[in-house]
Amino acid sequence: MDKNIVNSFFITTPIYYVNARPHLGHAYTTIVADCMARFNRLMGRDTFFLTGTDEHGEKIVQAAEKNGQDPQTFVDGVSALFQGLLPVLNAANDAFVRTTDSRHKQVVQKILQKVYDSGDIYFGEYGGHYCYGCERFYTEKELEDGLCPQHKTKPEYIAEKNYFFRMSKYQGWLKQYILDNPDFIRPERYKNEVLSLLESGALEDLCISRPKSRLSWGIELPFDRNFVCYVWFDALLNYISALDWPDGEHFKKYWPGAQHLVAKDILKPHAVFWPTMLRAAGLEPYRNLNVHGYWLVRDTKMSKSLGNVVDPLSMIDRYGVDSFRYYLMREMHFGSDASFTEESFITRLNADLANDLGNLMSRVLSMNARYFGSIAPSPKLITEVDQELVNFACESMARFQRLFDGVCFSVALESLWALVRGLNKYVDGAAPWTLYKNGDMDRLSTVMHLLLNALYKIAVHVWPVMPQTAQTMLEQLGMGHLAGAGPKGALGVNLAEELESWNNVRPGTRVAASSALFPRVDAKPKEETARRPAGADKKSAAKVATGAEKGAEKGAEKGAGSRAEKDHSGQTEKGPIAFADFQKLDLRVGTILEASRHPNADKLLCFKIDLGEAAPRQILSGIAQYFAPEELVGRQVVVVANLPPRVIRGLESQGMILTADRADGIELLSVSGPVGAGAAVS
RNA sequence: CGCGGGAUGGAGCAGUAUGGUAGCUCGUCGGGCUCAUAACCCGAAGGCCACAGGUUCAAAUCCUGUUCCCGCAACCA
Repeated sequence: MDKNIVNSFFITTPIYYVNARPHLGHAYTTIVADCMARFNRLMGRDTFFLTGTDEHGEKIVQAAEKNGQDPQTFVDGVSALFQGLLPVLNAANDAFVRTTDSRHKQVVQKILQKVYDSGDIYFGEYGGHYCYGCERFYTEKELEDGLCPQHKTKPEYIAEKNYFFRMSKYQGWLKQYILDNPDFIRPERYKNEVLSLLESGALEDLCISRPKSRLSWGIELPFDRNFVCYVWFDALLNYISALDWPDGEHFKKYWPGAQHLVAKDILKPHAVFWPTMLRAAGLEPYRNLNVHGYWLVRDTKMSKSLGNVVDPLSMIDRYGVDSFRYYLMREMHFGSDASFTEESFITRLNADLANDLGNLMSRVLSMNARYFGSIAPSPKLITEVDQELVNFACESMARFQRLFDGVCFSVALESLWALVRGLNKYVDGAAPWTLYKNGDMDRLSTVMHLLLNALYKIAVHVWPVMPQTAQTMLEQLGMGHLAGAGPKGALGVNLAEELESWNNVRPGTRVAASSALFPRVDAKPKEETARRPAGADKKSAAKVATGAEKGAEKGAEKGAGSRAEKDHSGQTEKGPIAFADFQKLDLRVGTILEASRHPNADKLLCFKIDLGEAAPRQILSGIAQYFAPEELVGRQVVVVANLPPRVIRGLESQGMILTADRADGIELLSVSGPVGAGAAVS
């Protein structure tokens, strides 16, 4: 199959795991996918845009229980939230797949059976040597003299039989395939990461089942009713089940042009598991895996403490969905991380959208109204300056198209905006107001004709990112008939052909007399300025910034929640408890006698604390990044004294030091005056 | 020596697969214009492209080493 003749385009988002509500990360992935889908439609490619929800697994069962619902009801509810986000983002998907769809289940079972029949799924033992201290399994190799390398204790052998996919078998093939297809995984840094992953460690086989006794909310294995499918063989297959594999028309038409879009946290499943699964099932690999980074959002705690919660998604209500889409596409260099701030959002909105584009549209339409009664004039003599403008426009558009195709959205938009600025410059150079004053109507016609047509070019190119704006522009340019005239609601335009013609807004066309696409936003977000201490010197200001970023890491929003990943939203809701429960806590004040770094862990400090007992207690605490051990000696802290001892990284901890969170760090809980060691807290 | 990413004018980022005058936006300063959303246009200041070696006629770009940041993984009782 010659890839160059493929003229279909199939773009997917990951299916979002329904244990969390939609956030910025989901929104970004969805918007990028939508922009790509729209762009490809305009390029004349037969396009299919798929998104959906991932609905099986243990966490779902738990979450449903907590809500007092059965899993299916729970899942229906959250999935609806994700579906509801699509119109808000103005995402025009062609299908929405759910892993609880019966069609999906059938496909999963069919593929499982197929791979099983071909011998690439086998029944084996899962886990093995389980160390309770580490809460993990060890392989024979990792054990030292049969003991846990951390705790030097004998781990318990836990046998759980499970089914495995013979993934290791395809390691060599995959590596070669990636080398032979340099843009298979892009941007390049992620390709390198996958390659090094394949080179460094031997690829292990993939456990693909869970016994029903432990997990019932999943798809049954067709060859063993006692097991359900675990995570990836279920989730990844949505990409083909939604296309009606194996015989569906959609599958035949779109699979050859398949492109996946994911956040970097699920690189491995998509770059390694998925291609090998496809290979094992006898299917062609997808065409490209496009990997993006995270949006770093300032810690929400920080905003809350200022009484001003800033939810990125609320920007849509505040500033409009098109600005939001533009900001995300323009601000993040695809593949890298970027930070989301209202401040930079407003800067972009004002500079690029209001000042450059909106104002350009406004001044051109307004002049044309004044000079030609809002009728598009006809071109007369094309001068050298005019020709230069046209050439520049064509270069910019061609560059935009090439870059957008290559997933470099921000640079692509930058290129288009070079044209926008070029047009503003052209206006100044041509000075239509002077021409008008001098009665040079021929020249004036030519200039205005070029401007109107250039605006048309901008409008159609901007459509993938800002559909509403593009439509408004086209309507104002008298070209409203193009909106929705293309396949599946796209513009009736072929972008590739736009590079050749230059007479779309025909002389005689009635255009609008004025335009206000993007009103300027003057208000600076208050909390941005309030946050910086006024008299802070450089050093401490830098620290504040670092602290803010630290917090931001926690708030980093991934595009693609996956079941395999840990649930970081550990905020359990705390209902009322009985007073008796509170009384069970043995809280005491202790004096820190010694403090040192844990020899074998980055985040842990090791303390000797006097609780008024015969011997001081050894207590570990994960606060090494906030405090130097020396500065803590002698301090009095509040300790939970009746927790069971626990070994962490090889050292036993006999209690817990209490701390309070702050935006840029933490503080130790202490007492307002000295008390005796071991004083009870009540 | 766990894996990986990064260091480019005040801020945020391109540029690094194919070495050849250091580019963009914001910000600052000066000027211009008046059609426009106090917008637009022009000009200026501001960079030994983290550091040190090496290859080369030529290095932000290639090679080696170093420092500092940041993710992920392991621990946060």
